[in-house]
Amino acid sequence: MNIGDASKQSNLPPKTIRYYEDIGLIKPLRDANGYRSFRDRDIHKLVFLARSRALGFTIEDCRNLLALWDDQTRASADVRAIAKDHLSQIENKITDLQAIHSTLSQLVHDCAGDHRPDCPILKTLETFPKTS
Amino acid sequence: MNIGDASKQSNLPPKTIRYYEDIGLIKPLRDANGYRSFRDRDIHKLVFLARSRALGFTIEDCRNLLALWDDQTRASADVRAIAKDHLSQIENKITDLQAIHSTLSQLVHDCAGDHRPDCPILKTLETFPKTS
DNA sequence: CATAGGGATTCCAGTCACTGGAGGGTCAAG
DNA sequence: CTTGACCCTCCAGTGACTGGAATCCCTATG
Repeated sequence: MNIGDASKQSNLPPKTIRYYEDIGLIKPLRDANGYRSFRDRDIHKLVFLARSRALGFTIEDCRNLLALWDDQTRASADVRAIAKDHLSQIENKITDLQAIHSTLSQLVHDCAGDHRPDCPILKTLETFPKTS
Repeated sequence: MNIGDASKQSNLPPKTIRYYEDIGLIKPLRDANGYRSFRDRDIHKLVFLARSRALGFTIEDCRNLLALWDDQTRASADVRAIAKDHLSQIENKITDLQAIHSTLSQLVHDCAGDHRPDCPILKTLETFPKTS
């Protein structure tokens, strides 16, 4: 299977697939003409990567998850640890964003948003207290 | 005021301050010895930048906000538009993260996390339906 | 006066995860 | 035989810094 079809199967752009080969996540074979030749296993890995990335795992997370996936004797606890760690990062990010959201929506609410120059948003940006 | 003090006042690392000068956000004077010399106005801008970045505005947003801040005749509506746009981006990001969070926490919940190789997380990463 | 330290300067390279583009080779259809 | 779709590699750019090297400046101490 050529890269175009692999792209369709995995829903990843060809550029990204080449990049994943570059950094050693996949190792497709090569045809005589130099074209990459993707086996089922490669496609499977690409799908796996697309899913994992869509869930926000970093490339290094993906590398570890793929290694565990390849290892039939892995303990599910190892996978779970990576996922839990990622989960708590997501929770932190959501908390941060919610704090930002509440500050900013208050500002937007307070701002008349008319033609006059008076603007509480800018005023606050000058004096907003330190975020720890 | 030298860059070290400006760094303390604004809570931004010196590297970042130099970077902000590079990309034209601030224009500190120079002393005879070549050291940057920060006036109150520069410090004020740095504080403004630190606040805005902490609220997740991009550098380009900050550039626009600073220009409005400099412009005493600006309309508050212009500032409000930038802030509202940013706000809706934040809302989207929170929604995305919450969806990811719910998927992933279900997976973590389903996973025994023991020494056995059976792992629903990896299984799902192979087959998780497309994210639109 | 030599020197040691702390701080300042510039410039180059690296981060993360791609993405765009140039310049060229390959293949199947008409 | 040409067209157009596909494939290849390599280089550079993104955003917002960050790290490090090599060098310079200032102050204080022996």
